[in-house]
Amino acid sequence: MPKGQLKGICFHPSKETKCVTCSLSSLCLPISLNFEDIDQLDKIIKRRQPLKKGEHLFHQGDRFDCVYAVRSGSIKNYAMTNDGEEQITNFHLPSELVGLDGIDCETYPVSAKALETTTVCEIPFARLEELAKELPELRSQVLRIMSRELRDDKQMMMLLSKKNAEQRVATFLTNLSTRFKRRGYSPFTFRLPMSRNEIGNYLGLAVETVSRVFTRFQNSDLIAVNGKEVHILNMDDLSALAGLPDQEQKIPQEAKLASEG
Amino acid sequence: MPKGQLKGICFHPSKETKCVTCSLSSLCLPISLNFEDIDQLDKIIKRRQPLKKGEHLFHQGDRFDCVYAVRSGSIKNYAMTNDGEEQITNFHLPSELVGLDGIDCETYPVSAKALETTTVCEIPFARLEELAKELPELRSQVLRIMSRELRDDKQMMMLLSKKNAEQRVATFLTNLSTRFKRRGYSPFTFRLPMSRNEIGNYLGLAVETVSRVFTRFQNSDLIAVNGKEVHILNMDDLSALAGLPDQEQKIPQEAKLASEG
DNA sequence: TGGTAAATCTGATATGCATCAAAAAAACTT
DNA sequence: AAGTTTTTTTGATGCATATCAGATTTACCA
Repeated sequence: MPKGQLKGICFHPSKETKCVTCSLSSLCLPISLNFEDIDQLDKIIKRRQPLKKGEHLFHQGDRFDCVYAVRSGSIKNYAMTNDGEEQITNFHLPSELVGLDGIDCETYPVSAKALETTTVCEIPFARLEELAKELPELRSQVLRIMSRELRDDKQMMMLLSKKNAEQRVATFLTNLSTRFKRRGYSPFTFRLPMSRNEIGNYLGLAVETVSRVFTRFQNSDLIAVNGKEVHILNMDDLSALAGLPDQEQKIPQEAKLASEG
Repeated sequence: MPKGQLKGICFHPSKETKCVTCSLSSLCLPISLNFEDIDQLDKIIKRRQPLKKGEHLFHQGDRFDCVYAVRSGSIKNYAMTNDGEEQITNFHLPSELVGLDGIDCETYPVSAKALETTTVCEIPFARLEELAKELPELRSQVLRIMSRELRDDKQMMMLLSKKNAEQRVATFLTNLSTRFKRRGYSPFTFRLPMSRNEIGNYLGLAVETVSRVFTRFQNSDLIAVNGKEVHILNMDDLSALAGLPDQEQKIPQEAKLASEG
């Protein structure tokens, strides 16, 4: 539960939702801005009514004009493949920015849909660019966030290209765990905001495969699952599975040294 | 053959390699900068000795300090997976920027290696950020370039997640074709700078599969191949294969309309 | 120029996961 | 609370592509 927020009182958004008082500011755009600068940022940010589950933040093809920071809840990005199938390209948790891949387009290249009741901060991009003129820290922060997303995408490409089903699911779970932890939630016990179907779609696996891997992980006491509730019982083994392919258990430094020749 | 460049005369780099006279400037960082601004950009850019095939621009783990624009030749990005296997995450052609995914890191997250004799422009990132302070157009150009890379990455994720071997190779070839075309080369006849092995690695396929698909494409007169030389004989069909999965041939506008409900 | 190594291609076999089918459980609806 | 739909799970089967093995071509180097 996001601390410091009074739920249900949405009529004084300016009071409830300033960046300065936001518990997420240390993970979000305002990092390393001073109070005055945060205040300026605050002025261009609009707080929107919460999205209900299934509602869209924007559709693929909509005119690009804003990026969004997730405040609570979660968002999925997805595109339609040419044969009309949905392809999920990202899940966004609180403090994460949505819509950055539309910057050099007329229109958003993917859709963004709420996985549950979700609140976001709307940041008109033109005004963000203006403000960035004045605030070097804000400028670098935007670059850093995009750079990090690039890195995450490469990781995802490696997952899709080289990892098997178990490694994919293990990676997915440990990754979520890490992100929850940074946001102040338990890294061991959390609720998946997405369906098995969506997990499979994202990981390049059939639903049935995801389900089977969940079952296998439970049988080996790696995790305990109850619907969307996940408990990680053995983080070490799960992380090992996520990182290391097939055989080869940690051959410590040798590999690194050998490759230098 | 890059026009306007005198090969072999590398002793007057300042003369040969100003952004203003560079044939790639309309695709690279200088887009939409005026002459004066380009001149300022020029001052912070260092031209390096050409890299020979196999030489590194930087290694995964090296301290991040510069981004690079490919001037001629080509670069591959790759990371080592935890079991010591190489995973290629990108190929870069002239005018493309290398190293952007290191911005928020101490160190480069991937290695960059020349696929052939390659010249690059070295752009110290700190100085680029300083200059960006003064030049709003440069600022947006960096954002646009990163945003485009984000979009390309999502496309790649979709390829790895949903497309079969033929679609992957077709996508790869048409994508290369497009990029060569934009750079003034023939979109129908070009030389692959990378090996079959590297293509397979990048596309998440075994070498043998890449080879077989090449053969099949030749048998269906989609392409003609001679070693690394590729001729695209039937661009329409190749593009169709790249874009459209399995069955369903182009159901024109209906899909778009139907999905609006 | 010949000789060796590396890359590419082709065929045979194996396998991990998708697909199909259907039951079980959970989530909505009235 | 009962009925309906949706999601999740489990099992049986098939297929695309990996893997293994070997031939062939190309590249490299003394």
